[in-house]
This record gives sequence, structure tokens and C-alpha cells, in this order.
Amino acid sequence: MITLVNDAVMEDTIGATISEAESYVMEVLWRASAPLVAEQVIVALSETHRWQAATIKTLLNRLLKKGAIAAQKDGRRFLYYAVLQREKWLARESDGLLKRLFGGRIAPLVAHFSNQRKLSSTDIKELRKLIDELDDGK
Amino acid sequence: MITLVNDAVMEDTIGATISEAESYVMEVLWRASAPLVAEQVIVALSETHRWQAATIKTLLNRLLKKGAIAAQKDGRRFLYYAVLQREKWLARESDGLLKRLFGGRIAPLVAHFSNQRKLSSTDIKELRKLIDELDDGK
DNA sequence: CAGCATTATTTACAAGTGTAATCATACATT
DNA sequence: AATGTATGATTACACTTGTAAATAATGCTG
Repeated sequence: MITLVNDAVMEDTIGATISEAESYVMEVLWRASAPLVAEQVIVALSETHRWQAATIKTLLNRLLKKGAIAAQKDGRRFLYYAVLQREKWLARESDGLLKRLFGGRIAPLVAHFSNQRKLSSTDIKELRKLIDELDDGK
Repeated sequence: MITLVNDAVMEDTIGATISEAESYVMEVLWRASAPLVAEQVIVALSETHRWQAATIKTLLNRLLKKGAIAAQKDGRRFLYYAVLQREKWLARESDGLLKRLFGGRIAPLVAHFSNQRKLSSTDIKELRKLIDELDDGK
């Protein structure tokens, strides 16, 4: 008997795009290990944004409508959780950006940050480690 | 007697942001070695975009209003040229992105593309070269 | 100089965004 | 059961963006 393996992973690629404000809401849900009620999202965002609670409700609803998150009723409130996977979103965002800004090539991007002296010695160390591993791998 | 050295470089940082569509217009002007008339911009963009001439006119005007470009009258037409420097724009865009998507750290960014298998062996070679140079330099 | 052609300027308009207030609804409490 | 309270849903509104048409202005040509 055949069983679908990837049931839960389906529909992780959302059609609509996520605005910047919305993405901050997503970040909260991505970081959370379990679904959150609106109030928790609001509290989490209060650390970094001066948004009214109503604003965040709006964003949650827009994300729901876009299918990026889902909600499950829990008594009188809803538990919200991400449907869109951060990895997928990240891939789409960064690919687009890389293409637009650096013709899709990584090296120029790194070179850019290097020119801007945005690379700390830690960065360089990490990068070297990464590159070394990659070279091994191929 | 004191002379300003950086006269021409001032006001290269524009307040307003540039939309994606606008950025394609900027790219054309940045690539051009001399100011262009609207028609030339339109022709250049026809390679990559199916935009009506009127659309491009609109974008040129919005960029003018934003101060990202300037125009100089030449007979009956205008010669348009970039005021905002590509480097500045690139820095702002990429910094923002890096911060939003990867917490401002480069290594995770590269790791991301690596995980996505978006790094060709050429990329890796170039990256290694870059890193080596950087290590020398410090 | 009158009209044509070219080019720039104004206006348009729907969709998306940031930001929020208000409305409605479902529980909890007296 | 009526009412207050918390929470979600609806409505609002100005600004930006993508996309373009309509209009105005300017110089060329007969």
C-alpha cells in the first residue's frame, strides 16, 4: 500500500509574496517552537517594533489570506503557525536579490561586502571554513 | 586657500527608495557611459522588459522627483543621467537584505547558497581567491 | 506661421503596503 | 440570562508601485 511521505510539507510554497512588515511577523512564528496566540506574537514584536496590536492583527490576517500561515482554534483564541517554510522564503528572496543586485553570482556579492569592509575577521574565518568544506565535497 | 575636494560626489545618497521597476531604469543609466535620451533608455529596456514607452517615461519622472537621476536639456529632448551612485544604492540594498535575511552575517548567507547548491565550482574558486587575498590583507 | 511630429508632463487607476480604528462575536462572570 | 471583556474580522485611508493613456509643449517643415 502506498503512502504519501510528504503530506505535511506540501503547499509550503506560497503564491503571493510577503511584504517586509509581514516578514517580521513570520520571523516570530518561525522562531517559535509551537503555535502562538496573537498576544504572544504581539509581545514578541514589541521588542523590535512600535506597532499597535491592531496592526499586528492585520498582518496576521493578511498572512492567513496569503496562505503563509494557518491558525487553529483553541478555545476563544487562535493558534497561529507558519505554513510557508523559512527556507523556501529565504531561497526566493535571496535568489531574487542576488540576481537583481549581482547578476546572480555569489563572488561579486562577497566582494562587495569585502570592499565595503563589512567582513570581520570572524566572517573571513567562517568563510574559509565553508569554502574548505565545499572543496572537499566536490 | 581651501578647496572642496568632493564637490561632485555630494548628494549621491538619495533619501527616497527606488522601486524594483525603477532600478532597472537605473541600471541602464549606470551602464551608459554618457547621459541618454529617453528613447535610448526605452530601447535598452526593450531588450529585457515588455514595457510601453509611456511606462518608462513615468519611471524616469519618478526617479527625477526622487533625485536619483537628473536631466539636462539638449535641444528638444532631455539627457538623463544617474545622480545616485550604483555603489551607494548597492550598499543600501544589500545591507538591508543581509540584515533582514541573515542577521547581518555573511557566512550564513554563503552557507545558504551553498546548501541550495547554488555554488558552481567557479564560484567556489573565486571565493577562495577572494578569501585568500583578504587573509593576506590583514 | 500653421500644422505635424516628437518628446515631456499630467493624469489615471488598480493592487499592495503600512498603519490603525472600529465592529462583531464568543466566553466568563454576576 | 445580561453584560463586560477579550479577541478576531472588517473597514479605513494615505502612499507607493506597476502600468499606461491622454495631454501639453516644443521644435521642424512646408
